[in-house]
Amino acid sequence: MSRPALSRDRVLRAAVELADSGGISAVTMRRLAEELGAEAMSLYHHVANKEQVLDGIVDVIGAEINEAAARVTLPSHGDGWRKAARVRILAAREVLLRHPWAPALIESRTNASPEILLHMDALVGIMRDGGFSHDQTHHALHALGSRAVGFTQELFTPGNGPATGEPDPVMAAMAKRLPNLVGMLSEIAHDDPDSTLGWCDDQAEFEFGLDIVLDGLDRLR
Amino acid sequence: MSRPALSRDRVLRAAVELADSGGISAVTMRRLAEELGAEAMSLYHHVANKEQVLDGIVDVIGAEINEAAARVTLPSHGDGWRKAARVRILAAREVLLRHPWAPALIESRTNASPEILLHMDALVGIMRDGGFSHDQTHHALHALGSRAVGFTQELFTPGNGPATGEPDPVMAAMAKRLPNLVGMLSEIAHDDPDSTLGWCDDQAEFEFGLDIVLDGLDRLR
DNA sequence: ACCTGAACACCGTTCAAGT
DNA sequence: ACCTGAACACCGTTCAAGT
Repeated sequence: MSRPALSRDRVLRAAVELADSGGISAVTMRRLAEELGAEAMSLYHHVANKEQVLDGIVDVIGAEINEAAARVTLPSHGDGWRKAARVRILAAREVLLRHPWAPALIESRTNASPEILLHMDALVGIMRDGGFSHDQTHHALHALGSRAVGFTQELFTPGNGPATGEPDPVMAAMAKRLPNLVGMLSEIAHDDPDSTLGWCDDQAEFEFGLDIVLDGLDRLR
Repeated sequence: MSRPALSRDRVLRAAVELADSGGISAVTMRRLAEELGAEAMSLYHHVANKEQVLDGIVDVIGAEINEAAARVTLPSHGDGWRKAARVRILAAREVLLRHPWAPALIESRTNASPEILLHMDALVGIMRDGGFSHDQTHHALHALGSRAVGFTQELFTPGNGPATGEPDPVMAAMAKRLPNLVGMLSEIAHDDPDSTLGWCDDQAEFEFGLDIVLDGLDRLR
């Protein structure tokens, strides 16, 4: 009957599962405890507070990223840097696609996650191997921004969100005042009526943006 | 004695002020009401719920962006597109620098803000004037991502956060396992010991990353 | 040492009642 | 029509008490 003892690790793993199934807002101390067959107050013996749970979740995801990246490591010397950086970043992205709540959480945290720092360190190593100076590498990290971790926050690029087939209601109401946007969207929908809402392929778009930045950086090398 | 009547507009303006002075977490229905000399429940006569308050705040910021951009509009035909897009985006950025909580909020909203859509529409107009196809413009918006609205979420690029002069404690503890990152940071600190923590100039970095993307796009035109 | 129940100080929101 | 007080169903967290 007695469930396995609580531990920081079990708490964090349960928190990730909870977020996966109910979004980040489902992660409350009370529900987390319930999931673990304990009382909310028991969690505080393994975790200082909720902030630390959220930091811990990010680190769990970071570890998943580093594991995934380790399986696709490529030689990074000279020209190889570009491909090596690209596959590492795309490996991170695949992890995030399994945890769609993670990008927003990662960005909202102000504490550094050790695992994500390891990911960044690996990326810096790749760029150094490629021949970038420390200064160029520093600029490069800023230019990549969150893309270095495999995502771009999509704002509400119109057409985003659940692919209901319905046009965004806010956009529809404003169509008259958004001639350029509406023109663009209607043409794209026309060109490719079968893709999601006829307009967005996130993976292709991510890679397009990533390649623009990587190419720009390669040119500076 | 009787304060001016409540209104959706006054509620939203007070919410922005509250966020400016105490961060987004200071925006609660109860405190918002207090700020307005009313009871929390009175707000619900002017706003459906808190979600709508948050959407409204984003729209207020969006309106500020469009006002700022209107003051720096440039001709956008042909080669002019690049400069026109650049100044509009940097105008947006200046607004966001006055509301440091806004980027995270903008990214977290799933509803489109009419004012931000107007900003995007203007940007699409500029790119169309510059000679981009609808398809290219669509790709360009994705490549720009949040940069189109004047910000890049900075993750915890180490060295971020309050410029205490102290190195990040998490990084310090892991120095041995982060040889590349530590090497990069120490050299940058050495090169330019007087800037913030000797390492980050957000504005310069933003413009560097923006120019990389704009150049990449210009090359496709 | 680990876990717990009751309690506290907050939330957003509903509802019935006031003017 | 606009505003309100009391109440409800949640939060995170403290504290004293149990084993």
